[in-house]
Amino acid sequence: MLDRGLLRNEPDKVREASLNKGEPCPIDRWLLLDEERRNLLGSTESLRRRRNELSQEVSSLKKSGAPADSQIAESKKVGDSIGQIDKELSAIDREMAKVELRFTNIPDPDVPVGKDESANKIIRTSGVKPSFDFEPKPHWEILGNLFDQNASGDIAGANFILLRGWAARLQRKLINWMMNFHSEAGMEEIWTPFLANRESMTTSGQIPKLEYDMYHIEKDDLFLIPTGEVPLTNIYRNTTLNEGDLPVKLFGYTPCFRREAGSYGKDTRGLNRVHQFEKVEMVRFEHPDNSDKALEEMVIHVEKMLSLLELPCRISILATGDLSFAAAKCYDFEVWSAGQEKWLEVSSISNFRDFQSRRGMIRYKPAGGGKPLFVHTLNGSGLALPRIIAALIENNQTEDGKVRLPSVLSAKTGT
RNA sequence: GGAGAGGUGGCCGAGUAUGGCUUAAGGCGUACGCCUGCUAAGCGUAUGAGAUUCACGUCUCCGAGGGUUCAAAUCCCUCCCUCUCCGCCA
Repeated sequence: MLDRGLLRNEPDKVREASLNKGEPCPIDRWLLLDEERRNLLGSTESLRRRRNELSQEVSSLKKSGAPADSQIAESKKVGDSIGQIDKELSAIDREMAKVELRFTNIPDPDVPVGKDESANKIIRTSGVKPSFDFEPKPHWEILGNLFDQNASGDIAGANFILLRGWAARLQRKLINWMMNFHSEAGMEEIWTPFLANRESMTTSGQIPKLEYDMYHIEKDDLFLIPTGEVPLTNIYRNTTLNEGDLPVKLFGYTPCFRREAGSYGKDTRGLNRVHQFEKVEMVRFEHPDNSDKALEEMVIHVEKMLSLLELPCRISILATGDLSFAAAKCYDFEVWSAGQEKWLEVSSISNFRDFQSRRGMIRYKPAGGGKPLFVHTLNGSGLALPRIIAALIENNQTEDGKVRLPSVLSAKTGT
């Protein structure tokens, strides 16, 4: 959600942001509603004031036994007018709230402008792509039966993962390693619900835009979380923190559920694109002055993880057209996958500034006193499992179909 | 799923039977001041949020939403959440 002052005073900035991100921009409608609303508010407030005065008069007249008929009659008339105006006002309020959820966040000034991912800028590439004296295989061939698509298909359907034996254990080991890594960096470990309600989804920004990309349990109006960002961010919904509490750094493991409707076809082989995947997610609540620095810190942190996993990686800053609805700035991490010979996205790290906190009323009380202010929220994957597994397996394969894992995983050779 | 008890400002908590004298008492906490060898105590003052306005101010908010009334924290309806017990179940 954007600040009403911004919408009111700098509509061109909002238009430009929407244009660059390729999002609709109902600013003209909003401006109209806003003006109408303020007019009606003025009328209803002075009427209410009058009614309050009359109530006082009625009260004291009755106590002294005097008649209050004329006051009561006027108050009734005033009340009717209030009722009428309030009806209009609440219709406007409802529409404004709906319209406001449709404004995308404003990209940071240093975000490259461009209509899609082709305008993303690679910041740096690290690690060395492995070379082979044989033809490297894609992970689904190396894994063979350990990646049992017949079983997952029977259990749930296409594009679900079922791992067996060594592969299943590798996933568990990786989750463990990632969580220990964050823990040692001083973040608080969180275990969350994997379903979330409509308010939570609205706060983190999945609703309204992505509502139909999520699994929805109609009976209870609950959604399967598409990312751990949702429960972690909503921990402090409708909460006022103290300035001294900031920054709050959290992480948690969650499965992530995505319908991926309409995405069948390219890039869906193997572990690349699935309906349920595992992820360890980091979320930070930051003082507004510190969120830029925090974003860079998170980038370094994730880069460290990938280098320990010995995975060649490429970091890009996303162009406006590729930036998600709620984000102001985002870095993507891709790892090299030798068998498929392509880069796979394994982490995005974003600064949302006050976009989410405004939706969810996540604030902090300034130490020097004064009104509560909105925190900045950031989040980043650390990391998404299936593609990490794919890259690990492909990059470390041997000619006889085995896998030699990097030392941090201290694993025996597989398959 | 059934029965019961609750939800009031940062926290605790009064007010709900009998609607108006509560534009929510009191306490704790917090901040500042006084006092004081120091600290504590004591005394004093201040201290919720949102909307709107250039401002003074005004309006709104007692879980959420509706209703009754001249007037609702208080009466009525619907829903949500928490706690206790029962049932079912990993």
